[in-house]
Amino acid sequence: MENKPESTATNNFIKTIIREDLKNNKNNGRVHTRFPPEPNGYLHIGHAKSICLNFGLAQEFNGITNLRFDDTNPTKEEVEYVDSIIEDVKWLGFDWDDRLFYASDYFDALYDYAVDLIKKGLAFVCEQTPEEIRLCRGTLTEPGTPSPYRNRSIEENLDLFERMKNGEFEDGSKTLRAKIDMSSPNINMRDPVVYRIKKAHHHRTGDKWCIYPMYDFTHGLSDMLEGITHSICTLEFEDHRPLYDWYLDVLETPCHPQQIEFARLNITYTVLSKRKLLQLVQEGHVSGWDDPRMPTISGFRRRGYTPSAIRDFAEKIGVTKAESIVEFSFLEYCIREDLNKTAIRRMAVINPLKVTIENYPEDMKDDYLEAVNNPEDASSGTHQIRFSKVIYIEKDDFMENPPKKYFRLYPGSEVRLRYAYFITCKEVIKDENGEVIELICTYDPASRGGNSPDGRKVQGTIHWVSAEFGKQAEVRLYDNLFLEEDPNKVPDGKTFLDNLNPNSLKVVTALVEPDLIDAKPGEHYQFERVGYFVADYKESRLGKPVFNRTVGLRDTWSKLMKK
RNA sequence: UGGGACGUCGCCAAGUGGUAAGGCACCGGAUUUUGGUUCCGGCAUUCGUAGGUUCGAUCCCUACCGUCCCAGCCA
Repeated sequence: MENKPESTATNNFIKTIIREDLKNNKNNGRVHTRFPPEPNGYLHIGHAKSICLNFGLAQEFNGITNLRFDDTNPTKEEVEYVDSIIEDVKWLGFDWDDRLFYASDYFDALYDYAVDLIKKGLAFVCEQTPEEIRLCRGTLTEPGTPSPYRNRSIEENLDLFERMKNGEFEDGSKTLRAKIDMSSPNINMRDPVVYRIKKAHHHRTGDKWCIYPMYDFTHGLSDMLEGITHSICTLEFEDHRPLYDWYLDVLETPCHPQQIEFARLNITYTVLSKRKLLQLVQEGHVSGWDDPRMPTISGFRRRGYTPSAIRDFAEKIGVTKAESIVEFSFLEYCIREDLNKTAIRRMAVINPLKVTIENYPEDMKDDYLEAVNNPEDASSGTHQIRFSKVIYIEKDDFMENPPKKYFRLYPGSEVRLRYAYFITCKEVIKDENGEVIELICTYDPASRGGNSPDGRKVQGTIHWVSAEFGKQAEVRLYDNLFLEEDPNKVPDGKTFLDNLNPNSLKVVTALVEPDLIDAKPGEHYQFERVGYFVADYKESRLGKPVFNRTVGLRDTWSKLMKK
């Protein structure tokens, strides 16, 4: 057995359980997990935590993981979601080999198990209406009352259940219910529904079935059928574990997977409920499930997050049973850490201010300067940037009346243009509204490349793009979708939608280095001193790029200014 | 007020009877042609509260407080 260094292998309570199981040779030393999404929406970052957990655990303990769609409710599930889920899990970097399953694969087996339940006298066909069932279930403090159909004969139940399957009854008119304990303090044990009638078209089984099994019945048996050893789910299923166990126990199945619950992920400034995400999509508050502001895996992908950053995040936040809210900035830290090492650097001016260098020769040609592609990665090489008499700099990099410690350009100050020359601000030109529209500067030809032979120092280095050779590109500046740390915390009469950030997307035309015009969709860049950007997978085209801001660079200066 | 769970630094999180890891954030300082990166240093006498057991408790016991989940023919 390998000893992983403590630094990379963090511990958690599930690993402790698995190690103990392995020590006792439980399951003959096998570790077999599964990721069981319901295809009723796109996967989000909370699912990513679960995916990394399930696949990661198997990897660490020499096991395997199945991908299984929990598709027992045909009225909510669609193939579009199946396809997106497969794509997203793959993109995250996980592989299930040939073990792609669907709970619907087991409908025949499940039906047989239900018949067994009836034969054992442990299930009955109930004819109560949904309302009657609810009324008879009791409350949190009062026991329920048994269904009047509870004591039908096994023969009658068998007959009725078969006729349910054959489509003889209307939706909602009958159910198959387990016969457990109507006075259990655990409401899940009060004769739960096992099968319901739904004359609905299923995305895989078509019209073969008009009865569909419920989650509790399906899940444990599916786990068992696949030989799952550790069935990991979220905390809200803790109350269901007795029922999970009950089905497997009374049906005397050949194996009995262990359900283990962990706390689901919460992140500040975002919602992670499929219902709410669906609402954002359907009501058009975002452009779709993969809108770069969405906390979906496909949204993060378009935003420019990488699989490794998301996996790293999942590892770093850990796994516990304590509910917690992770700061969104923690995720940002993870993507910056990744992109810092890998992203190619380029200069781009997001908010341009014209600068004319008055002493730069009109007829200067081919003034190529060398710039490194990534200071963190020598193997990425260098590229050439062409200088010109008129350039653009960032508006933020000039102030007419600067505060103390402002290192950038102001009247009379000298700064370095990255990889180019020292320039000094000589004159400020304003429009009729007093807005600064142009700067007249001089440059020091001796400082070519960014250093002056006389050893003169400048405090600031700013980025620039040539007016003559730079290109225009659409840049989408994204910000949090919600203004509140907890978007769900709202006054009476308001909803989480009232916390939507009206400025979560700002589209600008930026000036970028010429080679960026042919950025390939999905390519990551650091726009120096600005942030990390990705050429949009969906809408960026060669020759007409669209860049999405993944995350800004850490900005100590603006933080200082806010104080 | 039935049942199930959880409470360790601003945020995440190890530790589970021998006297509080780590990461993020934050605060200093160094390096820097990105006010980026990197580096170095600081950052819980205290583990929801109160009792008890013990030579010794975050870890065991009791009570209390707080938070979350459960009354879908959803998952």
